[in-house]
Amino acid sequence: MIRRIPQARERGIPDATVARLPLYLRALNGLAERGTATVSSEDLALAAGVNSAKLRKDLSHLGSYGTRGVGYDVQYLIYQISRELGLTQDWAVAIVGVGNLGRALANYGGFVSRGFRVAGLLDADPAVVGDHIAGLTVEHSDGLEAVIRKRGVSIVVIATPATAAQQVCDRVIAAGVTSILNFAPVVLTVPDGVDVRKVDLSIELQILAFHEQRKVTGGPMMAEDWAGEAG
Amino acid sequence: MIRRIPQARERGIPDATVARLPLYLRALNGLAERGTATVSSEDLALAAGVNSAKLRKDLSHLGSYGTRGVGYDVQYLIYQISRELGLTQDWAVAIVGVGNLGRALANYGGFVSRGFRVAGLLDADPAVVGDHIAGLTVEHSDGLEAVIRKRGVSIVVIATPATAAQQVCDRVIAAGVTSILNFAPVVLTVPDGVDVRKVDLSIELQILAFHEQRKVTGGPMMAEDWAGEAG
DNA sequence: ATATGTGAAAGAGTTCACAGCC
DNA sequence: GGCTGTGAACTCTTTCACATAT
Repeated sequence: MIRRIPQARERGIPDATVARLPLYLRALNGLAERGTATVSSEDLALAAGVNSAKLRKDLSHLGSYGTRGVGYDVQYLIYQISRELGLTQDWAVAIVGVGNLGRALANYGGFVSRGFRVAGLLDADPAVVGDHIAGLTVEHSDGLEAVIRKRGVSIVVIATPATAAQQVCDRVIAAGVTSILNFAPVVLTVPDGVDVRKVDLSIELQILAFHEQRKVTGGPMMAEDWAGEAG
Repeated sequence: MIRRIPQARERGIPDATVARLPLYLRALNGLAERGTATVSSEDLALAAGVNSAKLRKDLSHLGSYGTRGVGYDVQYLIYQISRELGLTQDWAVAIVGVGNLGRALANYGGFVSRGFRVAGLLDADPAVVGDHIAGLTVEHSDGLEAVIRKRGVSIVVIATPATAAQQVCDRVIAAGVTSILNFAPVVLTVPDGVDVRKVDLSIELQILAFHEQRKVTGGPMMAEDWAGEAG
């Protein structure tokens, strides 16, 4: 029988840790702006909204960047996390779909700063093409592949209607893109090796509604209890 | 001594399952629109982008709603999941901060449909107050508490600049709101019993950058690590 | 004295594989 | 035969608690 060896991923940083590194980075930048030179895991954890044991474990995956009895050097840790996340280089991002959401994204400060550069805004609607947004001119999505190749776009943000998302996805993958941030409420089908992250506004609301309901009623009936207990 | 209770797991639907229920609901609605009456866990899982074992385990937490040898009745399962998520009632949502993002959210179809109703748009900027967006008039955020009380708002979406977010948060909590969806890039401090979910656009990009960097510079050993969808 | 880094334990979440029912 | 529902195994994540370093 073929057994899959757990295979310690050589420089493998756990996904859960990677997802929190941007949080730490933001907290550290806040501290740096206020002139803080050194921070303890306790204080940094507080600023990032996690507990200190988790923070220390997370950072330990990057290396031993702290000093026992002292804490972490803020600037040094900012550099190390930035490097690990790949933010010391500039990533060209294209936003496809310039509706309300696409405009919001193009103007979103967090996109422009910190290693990301909006290198293209594309839309299929001729009424939108030519608009000037965040210092860029909206181009027709016919030129999607050309924009990706010429401007070295490596991350594409899909902010189109759901119906167009898969088609856009297929095209950008064919053009060589392997990292996609999808805002369209649809499950994208992609080949192995392509990374898709999804942001789904309505899903977040629905999760909140679930918890809100529990608070109000103490749970959606006990109707399910007899249904489930029979087995 | 303080005992840490692992979150209101009361009738025991795991968080990970709750987070996927909206996904299943969307897939089921798609099937229903195409007139499908019955679906197997295999097919539904495919449509939702998960594997079938996970889907069955998730659904088993709600009850025994399938039929062995047959599958799940689409309409019945839609109803059960909707009920579990609390979408059979109408939730009044207020959006605070009507910049680019707030406008996008107000116009976002997924917000208006499926049990959610935008009951108020508020902003502190007099230049924005009075604007008509998605059938609503933007009101001054001075009236935040009044809007929440009079219109029965139970979920607040914060789409303000980072600097205003905590203040808005404090005010809505004081007004009785216990469910908050935060788009501002800041960690909100809230008392126990208040539920905050965060959507952070730049964090998603940074996670993508991490994986993109690994593809470019990393060795061949990680090929399997990227496969599939994250989140 | 103080705070990191980390094995070990505990807890969540996922996948397997098959019993049970249609 | 076909498909669900689920205990068991496995993997991933979090937390604990303390040895270790300054």
